[in-house]
Amino acid sequence: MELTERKMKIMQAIVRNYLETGEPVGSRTISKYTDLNLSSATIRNEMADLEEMGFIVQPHTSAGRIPSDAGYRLYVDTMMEDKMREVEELKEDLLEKEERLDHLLKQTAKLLATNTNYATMVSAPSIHGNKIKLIQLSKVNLTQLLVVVVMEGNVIKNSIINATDDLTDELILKLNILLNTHLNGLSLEEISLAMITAIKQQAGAHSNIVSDIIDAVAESIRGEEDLEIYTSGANNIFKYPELALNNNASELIGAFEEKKTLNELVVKTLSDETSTGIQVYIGNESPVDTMKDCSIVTATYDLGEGMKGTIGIIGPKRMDYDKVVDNLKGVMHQLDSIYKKNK
Amino acid sequence: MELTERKMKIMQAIVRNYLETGEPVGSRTISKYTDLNLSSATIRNEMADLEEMGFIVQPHTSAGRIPSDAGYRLYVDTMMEDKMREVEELKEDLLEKEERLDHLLKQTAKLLATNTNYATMVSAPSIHGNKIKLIQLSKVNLTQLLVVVVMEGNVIKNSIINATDDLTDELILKLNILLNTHLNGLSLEEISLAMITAIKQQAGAHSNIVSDIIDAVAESIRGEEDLEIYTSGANNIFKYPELALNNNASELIGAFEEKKTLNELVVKTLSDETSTGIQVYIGNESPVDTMKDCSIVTATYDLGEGMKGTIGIIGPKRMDYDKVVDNLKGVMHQLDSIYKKNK
DNA sequence: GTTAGCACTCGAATTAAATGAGTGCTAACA
DNA sequence: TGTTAGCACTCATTTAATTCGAGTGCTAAC
Repeated sequence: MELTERKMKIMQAIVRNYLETGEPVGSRTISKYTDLNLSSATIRNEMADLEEMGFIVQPHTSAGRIPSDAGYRLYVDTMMEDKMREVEELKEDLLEKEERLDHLLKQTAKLLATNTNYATMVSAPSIHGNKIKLIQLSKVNLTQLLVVVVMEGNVIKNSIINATDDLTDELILKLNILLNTHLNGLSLEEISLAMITAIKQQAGAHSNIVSDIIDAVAESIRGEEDLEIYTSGANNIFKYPELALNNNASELIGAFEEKKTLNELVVKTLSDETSTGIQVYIGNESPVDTMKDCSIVTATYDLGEGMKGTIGIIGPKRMDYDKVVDNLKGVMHQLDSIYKKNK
Repeated sequence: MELTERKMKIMQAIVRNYLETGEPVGSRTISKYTDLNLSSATIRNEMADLEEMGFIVQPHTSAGRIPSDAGYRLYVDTMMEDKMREVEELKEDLLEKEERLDHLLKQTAKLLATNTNYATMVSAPSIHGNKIKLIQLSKVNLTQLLVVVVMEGNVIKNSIINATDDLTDELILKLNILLNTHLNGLSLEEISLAMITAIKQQAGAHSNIVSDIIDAVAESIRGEEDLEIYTSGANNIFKYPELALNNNASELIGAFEEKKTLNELVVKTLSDETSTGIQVYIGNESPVDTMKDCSIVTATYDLGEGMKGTIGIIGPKRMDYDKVVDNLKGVMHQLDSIYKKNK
């Protein structure tokens, strides 16, 4: 069966209406809602067709229609409009703020949540493949050594290690120079075992502490790799009965708190990038099981220097895709410009 | 009216039973549940008395009784038993882990949540009044300076500042010495304006960057002062209908995500300490409005050196107080021993 | 002081009936 | 051939009426 122009219009009207109300939409409503000037009877015929094609379903025999997953997909792929609404506003809100990346991302999550009324998450950029800019050792006291690692993009990690030997100032100076000459400009993956042995050799009697330090460096780089994720508006899901009831609320909230699920989401998202950087997962398309009843819209941001992260918006399937996409675009744009400014 | 021994026993039985089932408890149940060997009729008379005294209430005329806030209070104050149950287990679970404080606290929250089935929060120790142990400046590049501050208790803070002047190695060395000689061993509150002026004077031409650095130090110390709070098990509240229904779930979850409310809770808790370090807030006693329908049990831990923080467990009024208090004691004990080990 | 017995209360669960939004189909119309 | 009015039918939801039973308070007897 062919998807005529008219069918498209009706379909669009159904989706739009359902997004607004959350109620199954009937033929009479559409008959008035559109400018097609068709009677409800005609609409009914068309709707029967659309149902046969799999774009809409009836929750039960004598109810109106609601979009199926395929229906939402159709809408998202071919019927959404770029309105670029909120974007200007957004700009004002966020732009001036924070040079600290973590604060900025936290703010981003919050802003998106209040703006869209959905749950949001922002993953800190993975620094996978990111290079070491500076290693700085300092003596805290006779046996404790502070190790600070600065990475490209000014991501700072630190840890404290306990030394077995006594720490002299000369030793620390020597180690500082040793480590920096060897490791600066390298990413974690580029540090080979051979390199480490070489460094140890040069450290001579202090090879012990060198391995400890390198371990600490590796650990602090890899450390937060997994679950540095900021969330906001998790309780927005209570605004949508279809998510809040059936006690999947508990699961969802759990996912948001645990962050393990979210991390999974980030990983899967980063792996299937699109040209626009924006992906839409509807219902069963969801990369994670917990969110099979939701829709997820994600955007991948790229601050350069390998610093890529994911912004995600999680809501009911009847989410306002237009608005969400607009907002994401706006935020992406801003992150871009902030980044460029800092550069 | 006098609170006889028998009334106490009956009261205890009522509370215990209600904690378990969450259903109003009737006279017949008590008649069997206790070893008092009294008929339901007698119990009924006693219950009428207890109701008159305000310790129990009837949700409606022909229902069993449930404890009032005052009833819970009576129970907590005079009828709870120290069983020291889970504590051994706990020890195994937590002890070996993490020397990093933030990880440790996060784990603590998680452990308590899974152990008790309530929502938990752990505030990072306020480092109010905590002393600077070490300030370390390092050159990141020609115009960027890394400032690392290590506080007593090995709390590490860092930030990056942009310098207006070019940074030479000598300058940094000089500033390092200058700042450390002046500021080491001081808390934020002890740094006076006079001191800052003095330092600036000695820095001569570079007084600009000195203020920037001191600002950064102050900022990084104060920075997280507010809301470094770890939570876990927020979704446990779904296990208790009295919290999950009436849509206060949304509010509660919001509080847990926002952390602002939790922070308020921490502040208020720290201010009214008890001898045991453990406080119990029942229903309306709650320091924060959002949790008027909950009970909150908090413990204040003290790692010495001014590092005090709060552990809180939030659940329904019919929470298992005994178990919660036991768990808290266990955890406190462990934090203590871990701390002593590190010292 | 304790207990058996009984009438009474009232929320919760069950059943029955009424409502109404929406459909599919048919037949008439342009 | 496409559109539409009309009508019978379906079925979730709402409302009302009933039943059920756990639990109480009170009285009278032990």
